Amino acid sequence: MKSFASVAVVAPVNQRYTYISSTEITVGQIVRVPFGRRSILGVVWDFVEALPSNVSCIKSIEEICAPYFLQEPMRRFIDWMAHYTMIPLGSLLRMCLSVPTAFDPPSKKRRELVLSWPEALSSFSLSSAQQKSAEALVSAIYAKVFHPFFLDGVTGSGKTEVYLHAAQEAVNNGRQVLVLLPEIALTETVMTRCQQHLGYSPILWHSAQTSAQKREIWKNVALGRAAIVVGARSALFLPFPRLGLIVVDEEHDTSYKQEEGGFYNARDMAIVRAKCETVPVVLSSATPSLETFLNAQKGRYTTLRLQHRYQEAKLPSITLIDLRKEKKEPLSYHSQTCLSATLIQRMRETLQNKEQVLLYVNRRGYAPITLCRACGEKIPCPNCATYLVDHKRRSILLCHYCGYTITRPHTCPKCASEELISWGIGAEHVLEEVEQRFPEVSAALASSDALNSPQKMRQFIQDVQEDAIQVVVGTRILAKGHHFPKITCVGVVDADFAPAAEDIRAYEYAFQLLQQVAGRAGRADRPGRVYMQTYNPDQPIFQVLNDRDTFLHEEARLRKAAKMPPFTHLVALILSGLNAAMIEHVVADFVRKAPQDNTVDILGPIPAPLAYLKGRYRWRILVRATRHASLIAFLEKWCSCAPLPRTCRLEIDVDPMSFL
DNA sequence: AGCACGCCGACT
DNA sequence: GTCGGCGTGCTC
Repeated sequence: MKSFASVAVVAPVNQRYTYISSTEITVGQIVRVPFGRRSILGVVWDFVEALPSNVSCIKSIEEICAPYFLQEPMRRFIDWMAHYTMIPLGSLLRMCLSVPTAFDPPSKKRRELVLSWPEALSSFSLSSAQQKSAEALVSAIYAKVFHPFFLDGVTGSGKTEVYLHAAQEAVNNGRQVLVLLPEIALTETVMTRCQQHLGYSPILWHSAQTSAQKREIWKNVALGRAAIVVGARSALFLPFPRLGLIVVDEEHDTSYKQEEGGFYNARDMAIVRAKCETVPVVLSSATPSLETFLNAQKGRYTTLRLQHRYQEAKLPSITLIDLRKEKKEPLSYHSQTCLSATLIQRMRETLQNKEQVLLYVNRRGYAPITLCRACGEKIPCPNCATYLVDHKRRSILLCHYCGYTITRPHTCPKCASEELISWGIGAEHVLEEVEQRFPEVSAALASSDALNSPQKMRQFIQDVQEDAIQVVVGTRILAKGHHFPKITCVGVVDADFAPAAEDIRAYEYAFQLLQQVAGRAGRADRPGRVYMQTYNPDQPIFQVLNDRDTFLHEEARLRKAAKMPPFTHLVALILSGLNAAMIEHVVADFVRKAPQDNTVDILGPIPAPLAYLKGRYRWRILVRATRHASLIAFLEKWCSCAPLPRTCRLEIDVDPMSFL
């Protein structure tokens, strides 16, 4: 009996297409197939005995891209993820085969990378707590079982060494290791330590690499020649044939949530992948997400605890500076300042001791708003319902949502007055104040726009370590991972960024951030001090900054009472269109056609907090249920019984984290 | 995604 | 008259 190949194709469709093959092929084979008028990549998913009834013509597989396969665990993972996230199968497949040139015939001009599997990786010594944790991982690696671990330890307690030790065992046992990091900026540290401890340079995978680099790495991964891959979330879609361990470092980090071209959380999907591959997975964090914390509490994840800071370093002390009592120190008549007298004094003492200072600021740029004092105009983004952010050093105003840029004006675009002022405080402003108050020290900015390449990051880290920089003014990018042993004084310029009421995780994020920033101070033998400037020192969050578990238990209680995740499941629907009136009407009609189901709540529709973004008018609907599966079934039914016009875009955000 | 088809507005 | 805008539909 003749059988047909059921092929998943790289096109945004949620179905497979049936082809015939003239030569012998196997399931999992990567192939090129005719699709409409063109030729695209696909993967043989299955063989079927009969053609689907509605298929009139059948085409033949054009080419087999030997020797590349997506193995069965990977295909199961993709199927599962497509269903869970409601991302079309073909869109997911595109993420897995994002290296189209890898399947072209090799050309002589193209340089090929052929990695060889490392000889036995060198071992290194661990503390007894590290040893115990590493052994638990190693035995799960040898047992080849799915086993989630929560690696719990403060910054500097040596979590990286624990998972590198496990990675070493996996590699020596012939198995590949995937280490996921929330952003490229962190790869530097992990690379260095892997080199230092194991004498091995892991393979890097991230969006900043060239397509030629990616192509060569992809092939080496697929052929089982790459041993340890360190990468950003997209590395989750690499076709490892012999995976032995997955690590998700800084698991709480919101950068794991992909929110463009399909919504998914790489941390959650890493757990699913580990399950499909039947390998252990390690979630590492000092400030776990509530989800991970509760999973560990319930025993679904095994907790590996590293109690003490490596080399007996002490945890920093945290002092609140009450800005109601202590006004910020005026610098000159009429200028907005950021630093209180106490913080300035502590900075001075630290610098006199030849130690370093970190000032944490929550905002990039110089000022979030440019205001005209003559007419009251705040310069807006023409494409989004936001204001342009003043980036004084680059002489531009920039929209942080769509990238819209204008040169920094000297007169008001509305009334032409010259009375423009920068309103509010960003990192550049704090840097400027530091430079004025401490002209004798070298201060530097560490923000995602200032350190936008691994080279700049490396240079910056080196400058701080060699004392070429004494004061660092940093944004979020600095709140994680880096070792700066001489930073002993950390100032949080504005610790009042917590209560954004519309975000259910606002407190969790604020807590994590304050903890992570505090974790920068006082490593090695130097005690650290953290100063947080606040107008609300009575905020409960400040009372539990030294007691993470109490904070998380309280947060869990509040979430449960509010019927919010992780006690329920949410899906956000974002409907957008170019025409405001049209989209409002379409949304109303769509909600009216929602199927009846009393296990599901529909919250909204409401105009999105960013009601106008990148030229589109946006509405939000939240759908909530106690079971994820019933939510997906409900949504599939809804979308099929209430078709939307193509001019209206529907984005489905399963397990939303941002509510904008 | 791409690519074609089809139906309306403003041009050589 | 037709060139080209984009809304719609389809790809085994």
